[in-house]
Amino acid sequence: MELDQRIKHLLKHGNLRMTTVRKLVLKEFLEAGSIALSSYEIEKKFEDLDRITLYRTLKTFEECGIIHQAVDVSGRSKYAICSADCSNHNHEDHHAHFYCKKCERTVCLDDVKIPTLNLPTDFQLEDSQLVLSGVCGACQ
Amino acid sequence: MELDQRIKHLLKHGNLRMTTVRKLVLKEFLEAGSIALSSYEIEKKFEDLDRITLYRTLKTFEECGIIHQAVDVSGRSKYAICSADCSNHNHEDHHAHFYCKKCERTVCLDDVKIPTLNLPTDFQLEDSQLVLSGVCGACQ
DNA sequence: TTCTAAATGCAACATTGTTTCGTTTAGAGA
DNA sequence: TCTCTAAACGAAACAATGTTGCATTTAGAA
Repeated sequence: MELDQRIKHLLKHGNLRMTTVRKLVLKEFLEAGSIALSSYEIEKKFEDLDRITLYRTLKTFEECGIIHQAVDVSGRSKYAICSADCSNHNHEDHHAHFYCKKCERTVCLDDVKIPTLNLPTDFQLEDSQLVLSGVCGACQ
Repeated sequence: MELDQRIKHLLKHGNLRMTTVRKLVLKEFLEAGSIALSSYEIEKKFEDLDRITLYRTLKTFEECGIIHQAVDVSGRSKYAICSADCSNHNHEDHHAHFYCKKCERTVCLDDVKIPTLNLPTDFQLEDSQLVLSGVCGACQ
């Protein structure tokens, strides 16, 4: 599907209005693919993009199952486009993320699923995040 | 071993001076055991403990292998006392952490080791962090 | 006891994110 | 196509978390 079509489809599916900012931001995520983006990275790409609006856009996208958050070792949060299985308030992308200490990029390892582990019985598990870090292929 | 003895031993082992702040903070971690503490939690426990000094103390302890950082889903970082195997700049506690969404506590799951996973060959793995979240036993 | 490098405490700053509120705009309905 | 309203936006102010620079204090070696 063409980019503009995918953008339209995703926003419609999430019951979101087609605003300039949303189209702009969503395009970035679609183009980034499995690379997770921080708010700052998106912000500096578009000079006249309001910081606050951007934060709200990210939050909205996350709630609609369009993007998912990847906990970053550095503390700042990054986001990447979801797989098709995600929907409103129901993220299905239980894959690991890799953080490269050199280029500071976070990528989704879509094929590395988080294994199920035996927890002590009194813990009720809801989510799990696995962050691997080291040096990525491009930086070696 | 008694608490004061352990504090002395740990600081000596890390080549750190026995200062008031360090003894105070280390005592907190030893008493907390597998429960990870945030900077804020420690800060509010001691009214006249300087925020900046505390941050520096935490950093120093981490570098010396006395405490380790547990990436928190909420973004703020928490720390917990290391197992005996850790040493300067060489943390050996590759266990998962559990974050309770109700009480907002993070605990070390010392028995839940992070499994080794097959990464694409061009990734050079150095660290891994596994954060499980849900509701802990005490909150159910 | 003296002395110095290490540790502390304060001020100022940086980053990341939220809240409030007035203004603009998407898009549903006439 | 035009009107209208709820949704989205933009600006200011604030909050949480953490860092840097620098002058002062202190642990502990000599």
